[in-house]
Amino acid sequence: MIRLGARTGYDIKRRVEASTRFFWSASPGQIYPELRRLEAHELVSRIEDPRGDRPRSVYSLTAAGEAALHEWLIDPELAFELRNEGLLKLFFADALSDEEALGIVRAMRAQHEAKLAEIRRVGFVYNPEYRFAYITWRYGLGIQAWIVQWCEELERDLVEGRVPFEGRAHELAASAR
Amino acid sequence: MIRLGARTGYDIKRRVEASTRFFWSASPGQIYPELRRLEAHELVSRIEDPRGDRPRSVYSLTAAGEAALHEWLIDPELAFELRNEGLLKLFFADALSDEEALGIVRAMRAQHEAKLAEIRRVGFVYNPEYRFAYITWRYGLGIQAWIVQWCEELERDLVEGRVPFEGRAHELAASAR
DNA sequence: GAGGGCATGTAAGACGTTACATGATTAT
DNA sequence: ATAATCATGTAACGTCTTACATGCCCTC
Repeated sequence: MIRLGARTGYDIKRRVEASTRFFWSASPGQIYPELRRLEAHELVSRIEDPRGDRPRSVYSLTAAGEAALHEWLIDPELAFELRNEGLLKLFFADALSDEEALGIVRAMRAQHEAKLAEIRRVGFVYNPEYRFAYITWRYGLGIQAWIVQWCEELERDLVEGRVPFEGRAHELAASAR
Repeated sequence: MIRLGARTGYDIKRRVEASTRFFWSASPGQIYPELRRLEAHELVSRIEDPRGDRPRSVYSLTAAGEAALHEWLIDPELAFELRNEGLLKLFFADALSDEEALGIVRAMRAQHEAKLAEIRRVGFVYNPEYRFAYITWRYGLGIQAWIVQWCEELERDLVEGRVPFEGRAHELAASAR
């Protein structure tokens, strides 16, 4: 984020809120101490620029920091973690009545519709300088929409008493992309 | 998991590995202490059933535990957390050469192809008693396949020098479901 | 009867979040 | 002038993972 122009911890926080938070969030309690650690390793440099009595630190990337960023970016190791409580509840929904189970699916759909609306709201102006930020934004739209449609389809099957997903092959869908 | 027949901590661990881990994982260091906490709250009961010198605890749900499970299942609050390092790197990929950026997308695709293969491997036999476990398994197949296809499309656009996703509307795709 | 994998945990510590404190700046 | 919001952090706590310890059981 510093490389993209963020100068302070708060600045980083705001940019995260408007972009990566949908797939990688960060809280103030993470950001500020991490900046100090990066400084200790000389990957960023810090300049004090207080506002009145209030201390304030402005950061910039060092050459070593730029190199470390590049190393990280080209490292093919990719962490992936997911905690989806909706799916977890759905997994155990055989213990519920049909109506209660349907309630879980509806709650899931509402959640992902809200995410979709949020992603649209933060929006994105296409800028050829930042193609990839736009690409990840499109990913967010696409996957949330897929999930919403999946929920809708499941709701229909449950309401109409069909065996869910029978005879369809989502996982093979070459669909109109 | 106890309600579905798991009797020991290890048993829970094995079942998680074969099912919910794709959207909600759990490590031994979580499972064992949590069982003790549940016992302290009288939501499960514990019977000691050692194997030789080795202590061993067998658990079952109490009536209060069953009620608490039901309460949780019908509560519409659904936690959702995601950490996707591939997307995070892609977000910053404007700092890379075209070839390096493409490397990220390929690594992402490989990761999700591996997940897809794993989900297929653990497999699932449809059982009308456990419809919803099957439904979440189908979700896993479907979403991983969507991601793989998204990566493939992005790779094509990048290789052929097109503006990614131009003129297409994933997020609206009514596609062949 | 020895080796390897299965089973049952524990300890330590990394990681992240929530809640709070407080000063500066802006709006009314 | 006062209130609201922006900005800059810190402290405390909860959660989760990794690594380890160790005994049992099965196979050869």
